[in-house]
Amino acid sequence: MEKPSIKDVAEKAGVSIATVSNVVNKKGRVSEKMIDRVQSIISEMGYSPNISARGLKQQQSYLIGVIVPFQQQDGNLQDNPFYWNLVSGIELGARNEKFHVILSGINEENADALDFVKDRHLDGLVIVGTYEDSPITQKINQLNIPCVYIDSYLKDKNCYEVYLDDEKGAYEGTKYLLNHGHQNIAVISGELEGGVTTARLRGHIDALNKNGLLFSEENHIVAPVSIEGGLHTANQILALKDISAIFCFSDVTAFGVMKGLHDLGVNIPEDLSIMGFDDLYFSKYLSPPLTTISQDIILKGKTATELLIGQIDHKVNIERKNTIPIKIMERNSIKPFNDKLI
Amino acid sequence: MEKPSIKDVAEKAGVSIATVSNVVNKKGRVSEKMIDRVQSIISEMGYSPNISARGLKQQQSYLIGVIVPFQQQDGNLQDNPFYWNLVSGIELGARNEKFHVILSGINEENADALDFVKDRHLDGLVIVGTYEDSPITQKINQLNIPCVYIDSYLKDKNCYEVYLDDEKGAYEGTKYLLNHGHQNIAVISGELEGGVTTARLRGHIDALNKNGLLFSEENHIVAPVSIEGGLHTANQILALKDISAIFCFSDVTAFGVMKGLHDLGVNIPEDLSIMGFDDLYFSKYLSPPLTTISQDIILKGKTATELLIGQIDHKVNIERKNTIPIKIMERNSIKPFNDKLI
DNA sequence: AAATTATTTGCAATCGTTTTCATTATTTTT
DNA sequence: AAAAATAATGAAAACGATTGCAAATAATTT
Repeated sequence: MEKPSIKDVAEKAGVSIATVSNVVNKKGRVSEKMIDRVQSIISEMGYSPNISARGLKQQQSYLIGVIVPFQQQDGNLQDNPFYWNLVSGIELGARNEKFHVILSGINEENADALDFVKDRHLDGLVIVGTYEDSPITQKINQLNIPCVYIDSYLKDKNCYEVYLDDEKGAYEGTKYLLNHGHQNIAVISGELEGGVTTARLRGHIDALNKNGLLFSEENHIVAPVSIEGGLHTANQILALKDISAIFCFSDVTAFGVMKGLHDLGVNIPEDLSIMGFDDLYFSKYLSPPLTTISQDIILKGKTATELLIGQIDHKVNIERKNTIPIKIMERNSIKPFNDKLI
Repeated sequence: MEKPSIKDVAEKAGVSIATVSNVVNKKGRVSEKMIDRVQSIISEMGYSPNISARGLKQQQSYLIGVIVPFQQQDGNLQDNPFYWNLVSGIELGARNEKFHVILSGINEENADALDFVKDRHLDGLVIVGTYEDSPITQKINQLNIPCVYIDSYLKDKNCYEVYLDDEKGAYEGTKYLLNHGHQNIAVISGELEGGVTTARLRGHIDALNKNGLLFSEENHIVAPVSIEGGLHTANQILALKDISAIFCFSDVTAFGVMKGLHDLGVNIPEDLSIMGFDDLYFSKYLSPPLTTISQDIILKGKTATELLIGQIDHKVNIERKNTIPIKIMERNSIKPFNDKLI
């Protein structure tokens, strides 16, 4: 039994397809009687509109695209559990508004894969973790459709963005370390090309300066944002003299650092204190449980979708830049230094 | 500048739209000269077909749905990094075949959310981790469209499935423990409702029996598949007498078990050996690195998409049941017991 | 009751493709 | 060189909705 079309419904109800369409979309003027009659036939036949046809006519799809970085390493995808929650949040937000989500992994090289956005008439895009002038950003600008960027720190004041309060997070994290007597802090960050790292570094330096201290590049290690990345810094960290604490700008890196240090016989937090950033699922189960800056990833995703759908529906007064608050998750990877207690 | 339609291309090339269509789809008979001419105008104008229009005509959407379990706990989504890779694999497989993926989280209670499958005329569905007679399965059966189930172990011999070789994995894992002298093994598994757990248990028991040993329910602990789930079994494990090894049917649980045991002062693998299952991203970075049964999650996702698209395209001779091979990742969480070496 | 107005309903064009089949152009055969 | 066979192209009809506007019907006013 084929799925009935609007024509089938119209015939059975003895009315025109225009009327059925009006009933379905609650548009135009249709009498109560007619609405009831058509409505009951619709549910009897199990009719629902063909979205391809509607999309063709209306040039809209009620579909939003989610573009996530999609890095391949030796033929395998890079595993970043962070994104799963984000996408879940986006999906949740979309579903509440009768939109659906098309997922598209993409990388810097094949920005052409974005052509599907036009072909499918996507209504909007959520883009995760790109940066100013990246090939992806450029391609997306040409598309000229509603967009919301997550964690991208673009300079364009008009584009919609949602990001964590990275600067404040790093500021508070650093302050927390300072309050626990740590004056000499190593920083492990990702590459500076992304705005996220820059913002976190700014917050860190600011906190240092406000407390009469100077940031020293010598204590700054740049490493890939991954467990391996952290792991490989262990020796460099030990070579740093006088540091009493490490501020890892991501939990995934902190995981690696802790593992590397542990294998070298360093005790945490007795020998060295560690602060993380992100509060991933496993962070509270590390040994010791990692003190870190937490963010509500689901909220981040949901907020992005709301902003996007707001744009699509031409709502006014939507904030262009949205910040998700941070919170320090105090656990056991930091111990007071030099008897200088809180 | 609007996106050009096939008509625009046809006009500029001075040919009919039928010809352009034939060129685009490599159908019908078109002369070489014509192909070149049209092709170059297509790329000059940046034409690509409108998928809604094509879908309307062909009664296809070139869209596949991915249904993943979506469990909320205290208002938050359950975090299972496992799915991210799976979805990535599915997306990758789909993209290679000009399909796109619509993501839909769903839980047992709101199976009605599946109505979008009809409305969007999805061409097929990949369903992850459901089970026989679940509300989701029932709803999906009514939909009557091509489906592929992942990790679901349905009884229906006609439905398409892809799963890990769970039974063999558990068999080999157990044999490995046995070969290392462990005769008394505790098992931590998830609930038995899902076929995955049952299959793994079967493999385990089989290996035991083949070696003249009996499975004892006393050594079997059922716990939620999560870090917490594993963590909370630590005390129960210590209460078990005479065991020398633990076989965790998932790495995420093993993570929790290791953490719980570590906090109780148990040394791994000196006091107790541990075998995991899944080989998650972090498993090789645990302390000690976890010996576990690995699966190629991306391959699993890709295979599912291939099966699905095969069905959609009415290919024949597609295997109904597909098994992804396992491999033991030998690391350092298991040590020989009783001097009975390999 | 006729004229006016308000309310319902339906006609038909349109969106951008694919696809069948007729037509025209080209080549081959006689 | 005409006839037959083959190859290349195009005209037009779908596919299933939405929508502006005309037509029909009902309600109101004169």
